[in-house]
Amino acid sequence: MLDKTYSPQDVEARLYKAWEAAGCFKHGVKAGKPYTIALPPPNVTGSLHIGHALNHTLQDVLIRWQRMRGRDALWQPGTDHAGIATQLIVERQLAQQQTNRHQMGREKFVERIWQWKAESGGMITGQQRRLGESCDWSRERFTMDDGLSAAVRKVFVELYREGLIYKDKRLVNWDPKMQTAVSDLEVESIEVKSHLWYFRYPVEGMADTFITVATTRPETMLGDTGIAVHPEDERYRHLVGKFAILPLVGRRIPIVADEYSDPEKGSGAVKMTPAHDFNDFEVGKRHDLEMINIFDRHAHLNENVPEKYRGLERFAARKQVVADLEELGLVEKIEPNTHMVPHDEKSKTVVIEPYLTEQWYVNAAVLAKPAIEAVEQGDIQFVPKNWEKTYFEWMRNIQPWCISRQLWWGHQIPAWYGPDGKVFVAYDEAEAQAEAHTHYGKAVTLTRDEDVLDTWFSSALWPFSTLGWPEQTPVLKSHYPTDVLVTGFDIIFFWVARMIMMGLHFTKKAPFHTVYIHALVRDEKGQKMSKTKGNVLDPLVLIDKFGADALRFALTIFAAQGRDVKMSEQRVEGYRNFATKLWNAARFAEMNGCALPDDFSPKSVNGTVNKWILGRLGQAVRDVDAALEAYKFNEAAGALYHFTWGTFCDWYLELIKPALTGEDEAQKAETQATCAYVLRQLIHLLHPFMPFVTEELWEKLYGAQKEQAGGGFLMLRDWPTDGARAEDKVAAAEIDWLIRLIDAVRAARSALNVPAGAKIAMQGVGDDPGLIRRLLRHNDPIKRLARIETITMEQTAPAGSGCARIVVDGTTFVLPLANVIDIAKEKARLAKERDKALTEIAKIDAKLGDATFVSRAPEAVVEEQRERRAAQTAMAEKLAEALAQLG
RNA sequence: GGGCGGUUAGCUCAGCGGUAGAGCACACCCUUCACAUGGGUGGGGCCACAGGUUCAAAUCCUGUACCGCCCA
Repeated sequence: MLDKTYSPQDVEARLYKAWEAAGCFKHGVKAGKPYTIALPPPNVTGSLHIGHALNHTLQDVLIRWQRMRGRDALWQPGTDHAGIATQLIVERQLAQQQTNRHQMGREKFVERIWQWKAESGGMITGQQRRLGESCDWSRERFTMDDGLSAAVRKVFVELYREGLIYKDKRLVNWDPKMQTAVSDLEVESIEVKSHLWYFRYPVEGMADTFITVATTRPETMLGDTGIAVHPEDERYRHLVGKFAILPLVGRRIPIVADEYSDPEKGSGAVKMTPAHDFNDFEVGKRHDLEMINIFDRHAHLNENVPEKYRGLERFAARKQVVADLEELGLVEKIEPNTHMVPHDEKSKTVVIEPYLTEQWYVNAAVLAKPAIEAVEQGDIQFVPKNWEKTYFEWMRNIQPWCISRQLWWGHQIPAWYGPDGKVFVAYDEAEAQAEAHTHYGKAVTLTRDEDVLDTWFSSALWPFSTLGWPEQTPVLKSHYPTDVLVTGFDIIFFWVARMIMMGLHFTKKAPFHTVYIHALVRDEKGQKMSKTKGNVLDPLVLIDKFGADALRFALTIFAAQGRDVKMSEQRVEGYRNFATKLWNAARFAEMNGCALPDDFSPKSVNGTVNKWILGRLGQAVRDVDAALEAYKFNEAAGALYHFTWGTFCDWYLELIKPALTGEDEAQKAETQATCAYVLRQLIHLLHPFMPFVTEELWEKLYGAQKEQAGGGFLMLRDWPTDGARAEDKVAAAEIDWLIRLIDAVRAARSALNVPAGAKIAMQGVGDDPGLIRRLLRHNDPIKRLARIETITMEQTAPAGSGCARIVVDGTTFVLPLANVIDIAKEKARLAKERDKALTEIAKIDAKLGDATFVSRAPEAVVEEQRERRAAQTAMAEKLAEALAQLG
C-alpha cells in the first residue's frame, strides 16, 4: 500500500543509482534510429544553477521521450575546462598560500590545476544526477582530454595551413588584471557616469590659436598622434594640414580631416590615440598616424611617456594629466558625461583596455559563409525562428576571432619559433623540428608559443570531438550529426555559430539540424538572478525542498517559446503538489484493486465512462507528441497537467467510484482494468517530465508483474501509442453532458447556500427516452457527485416556488428545496443566467442579421452560429419558464 | 543610433482570424471512505492606445506610447 504522500528524498537517489547501475543511460539500450544531443558542457568549475536546470531539463525531456519512442538515444555529457575561470580559482588558492603561479612555474601550475580538477572539479556532474539527467556518463568527456586535445591540434594546424588562422598585430581587448587578450564577445559595455574633458592644444605657428578637443580618457592624450576634424566643418577647415603641439609631451601632431569626427559631439575635434582606441586605430591607418603604445601589460604607463608619468596606473595618470593641464590653463571645461565603458564580462569590475599586441586570429568571415548558407537553406533551423535574424546579423558582420590567450590553463598553441622568429605550426614538436630542419638546413632550437587557445575554440568542436573525431569511430558514424542543440540565446555567438562553422568546415555536415533556443530564468519580479542581488534560486535547495520532479515540471511548463522564465519557490511548490496528486490517484487505484489483467484491450471496453477516458487519454498522447515535436514544452506539460488533474482525477476517478464499490462485478472488473490501464499509460507520458515519481509508481504498482509487462524500468519502456486509437464520439458527448449536468446542480446548490451535506431530490422534465437511459446509466455518479437523493423524470414540471431549476442542453431539472430555498436568491440566479443567454442571442443575431456575414463567411461558421443561437434560445426560454414558476 | 521582443484577470503567463483561458492569489462553503500538498462554488478583463485590412481582429498590417534585451 502506498504512503499517503510521496517523499522524493527517500526515492530519488535510490532510483538514480539503480538506473545508472543498470546501464539505462547508455546509448544503444534501444535499437532504433539514433537520436543525439550534445550537452552544452558546463564549466568544470561550475555548480548547477537554475539556468542549467532549465537547459538540462528540456534536453532530458527530449532524450527520455525519444528513448521511450525506441530511438537509440545518446545524450553526450562532459565539462569545459573554462580557461580563465579555472585558472582564477587556483590562482586565488595560491594567493592564500602566499605564492603565485610565476613562482611556481608553468608546468607545476598546470599540474596543480589538474589536481584541483581531480579533487573538486566536476561537482556539477553530481548535481546533474540529482536533477535526474539521463546522460550517458560512460561517455563523459572533458575539453582537455587527450582525444579532444588532438582534435583541437588538428583543427588549428589545418586552418593554419589553409591560411584561415594567422598572426596579426592589431588592437585587442586586453584584460590588465588577467593580462590576457579576450575576444570582442568577452567584453561587456557598462554605462558609467564620468566626465567629458575639453583640452586646448596650441596650434603650431599660430600664436594664441588653440584647437579644443573633447575626450573621455584624458590619460591617453600622452599617446596622441593626431587630431581629426570633419572635412565639412567650417570651424576647423583652416586648420586642416597644420600641426598642433601636444601639451605635456611637446610632440607635433597633424590635424587631419576625417568623417569619423562628429561635428555635433564635443568640440567637433577629436584627439587621435591610434594605439588605444578602436576608432582611432582605423582613422590612424587611413591617415598614416604614428601608433604609440603608452601602456604596459598592467595598463601602467610605460617609457613612451614623459618621465614624470612613467609607472603610473592608468586612473592615477588620468588625475595627474588633468591636474597638470589645468595648471597650464589648457582645460577649457569639464562636463558631466555618461558613456559606455568596456568591462570584463566575468567579474564586470576590470576595465578592458584596447591594446596593441600580436595575437592569433581565425579568419571567421570565410568560415561564416557556409554557416550562413546552412541556415538560409534550412539545413539548420532555429526554434523559435526569429533567432535566425540575430544569427545572420552577427554572422554577416563577423570580425576576425582572436583565439590566443595569455594564460597557462588551456590548449597550448601548437606553434614553434625558430631562432629568427620564423613560425612552424605542427601537430607536435617533432613535426615542427622536422620542418625547421628543412627550412634552416640544420637542427635548431625551437621555442613553443606560450599562449593557449580561447576556451570556445575547443567548445566549437564539441559535437564531433566528443564522439571521437578525427578518428572515424563507430559512434561518430552512428550519432553524428547530432539532432538538436538546446541552449540559451546568450551563447549563440560564443558557441552555436562557431560549432556550425567548425562542423561544416571539418565534417562537411551541419553538426545538428535544429537549434532550440530557450529563455533566461529570472526571479519572480523578472530580474536577472545574480549573487550580488541575492535573488538567486538554488536548484539544489529547491530539489531538497520539493523534489527534482517538481522543479523539472515547473521549469518545463514555464518554458514557453520567446519568453523569459520567471521562477519562484511558490511555483515549484505547486508542482510538488501535482506530484502528490498523481501519487494519491495511484494510491486510490491501488486501494480499489485496479490491477491490469494481462489480456486487457482498450478496444473491448464497453462502459461509457471507460470509453470516454480512453478517448481523452488518446487526445492527451496526441497533444503531448505534437507539442514535443514542435519543441513546445509548456504545451506538452500543460496538456499532461490538465489531463491528470482536471480530467483523470477530478472526473474519471470520481465518476467510477460507484462502479468500484458496486455490485455489478463485470462493470467493476472492466473499470478496475481501465483505470489501471490509463494510470499506467499516464505515468509513461509523465515520465520524461517527472522521471522519479513515475518510476517509483511503476515499481510499486506494477513491480510484481514487471517482467510480464515488458520488464525492467519504466524509463526504458515503450512510449504509449494510444494516440492512434479513434475517440468514441458518442461516449465523449455523453460524459460531457454528464459533467455539465453535475456542474449545473453544484452551481445552483452553491448559489442557494444549500448545505453540502444536504441530499436533495432531482426531477427531470420531459419524456425523451435517450435522456432517461442516460440518467439511468449514470444514476449513481450523479447522486454521488451532485449529492442527489433521488432522480426521477416527469412529463410536466411541478409548479410552485419551493424549487430551484436548472437547464442543461434544453432540459429543465427541478430541485425541490422547499425548506432551504431563498426565493429572492433563486430568482436573481435564474435572471442572471437568462440574461447571459439573451446577451449571447443578441450578439449572434447581430451577426446573422448582417447580410455580408451570411454571404461571405464560410457556411460552417454560419451554421455554427445558427446552432448556437438555437441552443441559447432554448436555454433562455427554459430559464424564463423557471422564473415564471417562482412567481 | 541599429535590431529583436513584450504590453491579455490582483500577480505570472497561455492563446495569435470565428463563444476571452490557465496557475497562483482572493471570497464563500466543505475534514464526504485517494489526496486539506485536498474538494466544491464564485468574483474579477473596452486583450496598452490610435488608425487600417477583413463578413469577422486580443489574434493580421501601420503608427504612437511605455517596458525589457542584444549590438554599436
